[in-house]
Amino acid sequence: MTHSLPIIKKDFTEGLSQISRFWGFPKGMGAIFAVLYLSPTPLSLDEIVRETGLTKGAISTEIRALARMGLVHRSAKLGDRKDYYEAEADFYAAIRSILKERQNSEFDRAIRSVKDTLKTMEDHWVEEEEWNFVYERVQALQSFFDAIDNLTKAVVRLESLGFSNVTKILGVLK
Amino acid sequence: MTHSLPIIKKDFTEGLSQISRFWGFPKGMGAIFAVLYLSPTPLSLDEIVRETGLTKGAISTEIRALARMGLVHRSAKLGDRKDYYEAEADFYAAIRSILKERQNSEFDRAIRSVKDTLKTMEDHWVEEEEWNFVYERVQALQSFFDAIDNLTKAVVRLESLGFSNVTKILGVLK
DNA sequence: TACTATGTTTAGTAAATACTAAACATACAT
DNA sequence: ATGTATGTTTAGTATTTACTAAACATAGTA
Repeated sequence: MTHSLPIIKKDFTEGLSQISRFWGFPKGMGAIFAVLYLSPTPLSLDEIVRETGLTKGAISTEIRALARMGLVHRSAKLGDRKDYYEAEADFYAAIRSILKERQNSEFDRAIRSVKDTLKTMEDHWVEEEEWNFVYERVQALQSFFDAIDNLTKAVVRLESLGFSNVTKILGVLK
Repeated sequence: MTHSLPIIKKDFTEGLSQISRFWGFPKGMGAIFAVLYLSPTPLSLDEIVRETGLTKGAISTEIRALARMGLVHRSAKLGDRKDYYEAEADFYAAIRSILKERQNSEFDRAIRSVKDTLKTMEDHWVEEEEWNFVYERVQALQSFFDAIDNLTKAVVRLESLGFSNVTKILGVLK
């Protein structure tokens, strides 16, 4: 019975773990999402422990990260004080949510540092060949980041980054 | 003299190192790129050693990765058997190149595993409620990946993902 | 109140990754 | 050929990151 549901789930979970690692997230995070994603009903922490083999502690922290990104949602059952978790099944919504999350992150701080470099140079200008060169390069990087930033903001602003929008983009890029 | 060129370069380099780490690349990689990006002339391995403080070995391997992504280019000076390296200054070109690179990567293998799961289920179909549910979810993920894949392919196909294209996309997403 | 079921934090360990130092390979120069 | 300048590979180390086990906190229940 190499094609029973449990085995299929396990394979799928391993696949998502790898994808997770590829994007620089812990593989456990991918596994947790996979388990929730394939579950018809929300799962409790202990159920996730059982399915993934990770410990409560690890899951507790990973799941908070997932929730911050909008990839899973907490829910409660009446008369049950366990927390339950379910996966966000709309990936377009998830992407928007991840992008939104990143706005306030480490990344933005680093990007700001590029902008600061630019400002510093302008405030203490030296008329010299290499100075000029460096300035132009930093500026080019900065406007690239701006373009990216505008793109992500546009995506975040959309009510739904649905199929139709993706199609539109594909059309424009033709 | 807190605003001399060497200091500005150092700050910028540190900023790019962090950005590099944020995207899941070694911070040394960001540093190497930064140093090349701010240099008016191509640099030799030893010059990069001097500027970054990393060892030859590390730089040798990181720079190969950067070259594979199209973020730096090797060049040679006539009558000099050193290799010289310079940064790709067109980030749009770099993005395309990175995306192209990723096509053949670990990522694609993982994505393919999702497609395989789907195939397996179709080939050994079981008419049952949960089976159906799982199938639909896997399928949804798969078509999401497909959309992403089409987007990246479209971007890679463009001769130049220039300013105008980004503007176009922004227009469509309005 | 103490007891139980739950989630979180913490301190330590294991595993993965980035990096160093040094041996090695290659090609050119003499 | 031998020596020298270069880039690469390798084996080991350090750093970072993911994870575990267990203590802790909290809220509900008897």
